[in-house]
Amino acid sequence: MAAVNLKQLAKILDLSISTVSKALRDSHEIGDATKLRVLAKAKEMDYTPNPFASGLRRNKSKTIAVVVPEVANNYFALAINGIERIAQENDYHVLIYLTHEDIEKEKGIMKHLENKRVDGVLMSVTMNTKNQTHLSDFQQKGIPIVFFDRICHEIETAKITTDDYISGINATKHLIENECKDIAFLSLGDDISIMQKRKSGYLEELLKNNMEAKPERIIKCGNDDEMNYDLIKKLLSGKNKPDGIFASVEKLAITTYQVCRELKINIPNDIKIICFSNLETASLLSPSLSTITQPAYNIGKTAAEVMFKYLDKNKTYIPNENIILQSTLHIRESSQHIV
Amino acid sequence: MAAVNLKQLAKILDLSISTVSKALRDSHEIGDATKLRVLAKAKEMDYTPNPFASGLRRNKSKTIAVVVPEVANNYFALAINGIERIAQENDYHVLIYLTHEDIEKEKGIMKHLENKRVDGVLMSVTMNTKNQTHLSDFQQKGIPIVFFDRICHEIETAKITTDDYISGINATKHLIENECKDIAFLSLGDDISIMQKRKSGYLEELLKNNMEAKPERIIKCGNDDEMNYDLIKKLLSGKNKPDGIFASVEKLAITTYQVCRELKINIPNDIKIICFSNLETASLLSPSLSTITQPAYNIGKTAAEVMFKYLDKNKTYIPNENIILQSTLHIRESSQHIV
DNA sequence: ACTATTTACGCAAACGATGTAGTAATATTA
DNA sequence: TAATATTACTACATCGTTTGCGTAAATAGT
Repeated sequence: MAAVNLKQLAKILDLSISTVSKALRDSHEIGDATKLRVLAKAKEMDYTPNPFASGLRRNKSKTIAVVVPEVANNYFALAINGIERIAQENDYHVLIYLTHEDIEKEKGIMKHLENKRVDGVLMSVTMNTKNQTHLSDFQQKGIPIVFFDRICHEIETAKITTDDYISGINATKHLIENECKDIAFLSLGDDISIMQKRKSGYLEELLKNNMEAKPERIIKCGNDDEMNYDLIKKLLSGKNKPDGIFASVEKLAITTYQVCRELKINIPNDIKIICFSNLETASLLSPSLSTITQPAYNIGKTAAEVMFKYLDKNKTYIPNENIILQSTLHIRESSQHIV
Repeated sequence: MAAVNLKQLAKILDLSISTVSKALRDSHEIGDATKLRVLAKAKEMDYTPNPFASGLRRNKSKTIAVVVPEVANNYFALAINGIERIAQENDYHVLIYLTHEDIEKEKGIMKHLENKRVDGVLMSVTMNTKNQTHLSDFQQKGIPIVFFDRICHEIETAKITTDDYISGINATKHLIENECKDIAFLSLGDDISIMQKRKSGYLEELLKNNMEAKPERIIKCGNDDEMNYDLIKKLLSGKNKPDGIFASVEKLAITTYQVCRELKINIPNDIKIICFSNLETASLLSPSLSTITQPAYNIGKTAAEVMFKYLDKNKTYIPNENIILQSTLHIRESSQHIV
C-alpha cells in the first residue's frame, strides 16, 4: 500500500540507509555484490525515491514549467508536445500554466514558481506583457527562463522564434502579387515583439511597392473574440474596405472567415486572406486557407533542448541567444487571384 | 537572489523558526502583534515556503497530474483548460503527461507518479489500454485517479463521460434520416469504453431500422495517420462503398475529408459524414462538418472538481460514480441530404 | 612485518517546514 | 494566597534523501 522508503529497504537488507542510497545511485563506495542485492530488492519492492525528499536535499525539482497564454490553440499545443517529448527524455516533469493573456495572472504564476518548485521556465508571454520586471525579478531568483515565440527582448536569455519579419514580408508580397491594392493587418495587441516584427515586414513590403501604409488598416485586436468580431466586421463593412487581409494569428483569420460569411464577402474574389496558423484543417476550409506555418513542435522541442543544455551543466544563467527557425508559406485558395 | 527561508526570517525577526512558521499559518498560539510583524517582514522579504520541504513534511504535493493521449487535439486541449482553471482556483499545480496512445508509455508515466509526486491523477487512457493492472496498482498506492472520457470501467472511482451511447444513436439516426442506407463506423481501436458505447449506439440504431450491421463496415483505425488514411481509402474505393460515415473521433473525419478529396468523392452527395469533434472550424470546412460536440471544457472542469472534492477532505479513496454530461449535435452540410 | 592505501560500509548532519511537547510568564479562580 | 489555567513563545523530532566524514578490515607496498 504505502510507498516503500529507504529505511524499510535498509532494514530488510540489513544495511544502513546510506549504503542503500549509495548503492542505488551506483556509488563507487559500494561493493558490486551489495549493489546487485540492493538493486534487486529495490526492484522487487518497487522502490522509488521520494521526489520531495531528494528535491529538498539536492535542490532540484526535476520539473520545468511551461507558461503559455492558452492551450486550445494548435500552435501552443504542438509546442507543448515538443517540450513534453524532450522533458520525458530527460526524465523531467512538465508543469503547465495558462495565462489566458492576462498579465496579472502571468505575474501571479511567476510568483508561485519563484520558490524553486521548478528548475526552469519555458514561456510565451501574454499579448499584454509590456513591463517585464516580474520576469527579470524571477530570473534574479536564480531560475532560468527560455522564451519561445512570444519573447521578451529585454530579458537576457535564450529566445526561440521564427523568422517573423521575413514571413511578414513574404505574406504581404504574396498578397500584392495577387493583385491586392489595400491590405489590412490584423494585429494581436501591440506590445509583443512578434507582432512588431510581423507588422514591420508588412509595412516594409508596402513601402517597397509604393503602397500607402494607412494607420486605419492596422487593426489592433485583443483577447475578446466578440470585440475582435466587431472590429473586423467594422473593417469589412461599407464600400471602403480592404481587398487583402494579413492576419497575424490564426484565430483572427477564423474570425475573418466568419465575418465574411455573415457579410457575404467572397474569399478570395472580394478579399484575399493569409495568416499565421498551424491549423491542420487549413486545406479543408472553404476556401482553403493560405498560411504561414511555424514549426511549432520544433520550436517547443528546441526551447526545451536549450533549457536542458544549461540545466545539465547546472548553469542557472543562460546567455543571450536568438535561435530562429523558419516558417513555411502554404499558398492555398484564400489568397490567390483567380485569372 | 537566493530564496529566503524560515531560518533567515526568524533570525531577522529575532524569533524562533517555529514561531515564524506558526505566525505565517495564522496559528492561535501566536500573539496578534507578532503575527503582524512576521507577516509584514515575510512580505517585505518575499518569503514563500519551500514546496519540497512542506511537501515532504505534510505529505502533500499540491499537484495533480493530467495524463492524456495527446494535447494537439481540441478536445483534450479544452479539457486541460477546464482542469487548469480549477487547479489554479485550488492553488494546485498541474503536471501534464502525454501517452501518444502508447500503453507502455502510459505504464511508465504511472510508475513515475507512484511516489507521491502528485496528490491525484486525472486521466484519459490510451486507445490500447485493455489491461488495467497498472492503474489498479497505482490506486493501491493511495493516489486517487479520476477518469474523464476515456475511462476504465473496471477501476472503482469517479468517471466523467458524455452520453456516448445516446450520441451514437442520434448520429446514426440522423444519417439514416438523411437517406443513408449503408453506414460505416470508424472506430479508434476496440478496447476503450467510449468506442464500445459509440459503436453500440450505432449498431442499436441500425437494428432498429432493420439495417444490416456488416462487420466490414466497422473500421478499426489506430494511431498511425497514414495507416488510417489507407484504411479509409480502401473503404471508399471501388463501387461497393458506404454512403454514410460515422467517425468516432475528429481526426478520422479529417482523414475522411482528405480521402474524399483525393478520390473525388463528393460530400454530402456521394457520402455523408458526421463525427465526434470539438473543431472550432467545423462550420468553415468545405463542406461544413456535422459534429457531435462534447462539452470538453466542462468535462475537464468537472473531473478536477470531483478530484478536489475528495482531496479537500483528505480522502484518498473515491467511490464509484458516473457523471454524464451531454453532448450536442450540430447538423451541418456534411451529413445533410439535399433534396 | 610494519606502515600505507584501498575497499566497503556506517554515522550523522544537513535540506526547510511543521507540529508536538514543553516552559516561562501572566491571568484567573477558589 | 495557592492552585490552576491561559498566553505566547521555544526546543526538538520528524518527513526521506543525500553526502561528507569516519573507520574497520582487507589489500598492497617496501
